[in-house]
Amino acid sequence: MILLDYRDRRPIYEQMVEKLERLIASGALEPLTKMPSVRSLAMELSVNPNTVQRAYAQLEQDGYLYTVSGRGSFVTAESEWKDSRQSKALEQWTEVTRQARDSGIKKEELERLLQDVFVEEEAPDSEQRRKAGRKESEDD
Amino acid sequence: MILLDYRDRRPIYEQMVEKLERLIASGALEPLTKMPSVRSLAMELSVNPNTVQRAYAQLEQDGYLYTVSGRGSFVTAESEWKDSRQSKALEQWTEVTRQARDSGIKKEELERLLQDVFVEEEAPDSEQRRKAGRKESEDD
DNA sequence: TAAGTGTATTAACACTATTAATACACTTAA
DNA sequence: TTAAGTGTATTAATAGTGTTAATACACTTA
Repeated sequence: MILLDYRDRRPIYEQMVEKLERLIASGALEPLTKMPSVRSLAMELSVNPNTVQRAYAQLEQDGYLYTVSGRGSFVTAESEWKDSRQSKALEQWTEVTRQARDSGIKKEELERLLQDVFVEEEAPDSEQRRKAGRKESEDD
Repeated sequence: MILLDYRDRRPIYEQMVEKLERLIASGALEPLTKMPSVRSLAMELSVNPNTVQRAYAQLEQDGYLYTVSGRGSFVTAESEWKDSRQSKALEQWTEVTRQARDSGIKKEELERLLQDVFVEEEAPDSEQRRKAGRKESEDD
């Protein structure tokens, strides 16, 4: 399902969250899909079940999974996590924008830069990848 | 010159950087002002000289101070640090804006929010404080 | 040359994060 | 009912990192 990079200095559970999050956000793992059990994925990756559990807990926290005790963990529908993802993004954006303002950057400069960032969007974004059913950078 | 808050969980040197940075950015410490020596400030605050040294090194890294070995550390002119501060702010802003875009937030929403943030600016900002020679939230 | 300055190196220490070991609780199906 | 599969909670071992301290060095000036 995923591959761990042992040269990556980040903790295992964090790698797992990132990779699984991408799989879900990209649509590679469709809603209602049953995730591997913590033990089976732990076995597959040769890590402790608690490590998988921690990754799953984080993903659940972020709304990407839901869990039924005794049954397993499942992928949630996009509508479940899209809102909270955007809320967090907005909050962070506002804070950073205030910092930029306080450093003396002019509003007009940010307005110009904003246009540029949204022109980049011509490149395939997660939404387009999802609809096309494609995926990228997800190993194995 | 500054006061440490021992209830603050952050490391001492980090508190010092923050407080001194404000003093400098607000203009309370004018350019060319000689900073206290690492030993004297360490004595005054009852911390190790290396802790002060670390704070000074950070401030120098960020362009707020410059040092002449054997002579002391001095406050730099605003022009010295303003650019790098804005560069960092812009870089961070661009990254966060991309994240917001990728989460599906529309350009128009960010444009609206941008106006709001710059309306807040009616409150006194560091630039205005500096010109008025006032200060705030700097203890002792 | 002495006193004051910043700097480099090393180590002690504490703290936190990460992972593991283990036992518990729930669900399902035989 | 029970066994096997599931997630969960608790505790601990461990490693790693960050922070601070001790100390010696190097430079500047009077």
